[in-house]
Amino acid sequence: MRRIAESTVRRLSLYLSFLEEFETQGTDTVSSEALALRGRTTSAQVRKDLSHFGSFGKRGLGYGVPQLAERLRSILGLDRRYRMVVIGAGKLGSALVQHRGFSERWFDVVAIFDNDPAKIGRALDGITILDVGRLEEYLGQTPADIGVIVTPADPAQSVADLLVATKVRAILNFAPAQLSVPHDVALRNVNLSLELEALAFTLADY
Amino acid sequence: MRRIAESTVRRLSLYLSFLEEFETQGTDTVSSEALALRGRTTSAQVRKDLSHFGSFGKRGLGYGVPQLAERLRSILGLDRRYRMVVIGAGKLGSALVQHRGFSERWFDVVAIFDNDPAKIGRALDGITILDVGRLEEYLGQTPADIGVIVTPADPAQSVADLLVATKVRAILNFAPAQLSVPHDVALRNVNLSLELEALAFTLADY
DNA sequence: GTTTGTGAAACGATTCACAGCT
DNA sequence: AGCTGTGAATCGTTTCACAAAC
Repeated sequence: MRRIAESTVRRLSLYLSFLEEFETQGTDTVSSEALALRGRTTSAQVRKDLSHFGSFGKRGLGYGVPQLAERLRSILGLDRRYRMVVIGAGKLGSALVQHRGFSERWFDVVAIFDNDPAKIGRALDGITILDVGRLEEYLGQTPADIGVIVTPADPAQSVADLLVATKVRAILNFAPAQLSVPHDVALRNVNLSLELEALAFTLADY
Repeated sequence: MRRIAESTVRRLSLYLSFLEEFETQGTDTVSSEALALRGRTTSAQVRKDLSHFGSFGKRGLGYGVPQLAERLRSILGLDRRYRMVVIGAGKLGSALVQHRGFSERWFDVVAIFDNDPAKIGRALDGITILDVGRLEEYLGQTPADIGVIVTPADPAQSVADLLVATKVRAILNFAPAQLSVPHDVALRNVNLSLELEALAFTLADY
């Protein structure tokens, strides 16, 4: 199907979370206007976002809450579970593994790797930390869908190469490095310094 | 000055980090093409980004590395230090405080707050965790520039309100909540579930 | 009467291409 | 000759506005 904008996908995820709120409140129908209000956007935006995937509403009435939620889960690929490996068991890596909302719902952390002998063999959230030297061997036997890189910048590219070689198809990168991956591997970067610098820019208001 | 796109600011931050690399390598001049190559963009993009703020290059030659770095620091507001308060001393909050690249360079964590009596009074990276009930009092006496919200979703809005009331002008929100803040307060959201769901979408390739 | 779904219009960002300096 | 700075062209996203469905 035709390419869907990044921004659209983010909004769809938000709509799903709003629908799940509405669902627990027992609301059974929402209008695009109601969803828009909840997400600080416009009803036209909501309708356009959904229209890329089909017609899920009833004119004059709105959308069935559980039905639309189900559709969005299907669209977002959240009708299955994903196997994640985390590389880097430092402070941030450990926090992510233990963070609810990360290793829950549709995403399972199946393995954690580090290169620090002091960490290898310890457990994090019930998962034993393995030697990163065994990453290739491990993923060769039990493939994963998503790799999460939480190493320093320096080894990040070689970790990414390793992940790509072992058929990981999506990478979430927390290392402050510009990773190079094949075009068929999805890559998302979370760069904390960049977020702060963007805030500094608006504070400075050049 | 006229509004600068989000994406432009992000690239400027990246250019700065590349320039600092070039600087340590002793390179004294770069072309827009060289910067573009390093950042996986185009030379026209680099020049357009910079052109919003002035003309910093020499035709036929390129840009002076230290000079352009200095300009970018000034543009991004990185010619001063920023005082940050972190609200939430859970796993993620603690990891952020101790994360290099977060509390370094131009950003200082000056205080950490939590509502858990077991955490209050303990120190994190040399900073004593304070009772969030004293946040208003604290910020009234010693204002901060940036508030970092690392609480669960539920209390996030009331924490944001408190920060806004005490003249914090920028908020970095890690809680999975749609915060409402006045238009003159800068808000950036980092939502880990959303990042994973965006990856799931590309894996599913609806 | 209400609200969806969608072409058309408006807006914004990126890329092109070249005149103007060095 | 080489590279910047920038108007013009292109491309993509958001908003508008209304016909169609209920």
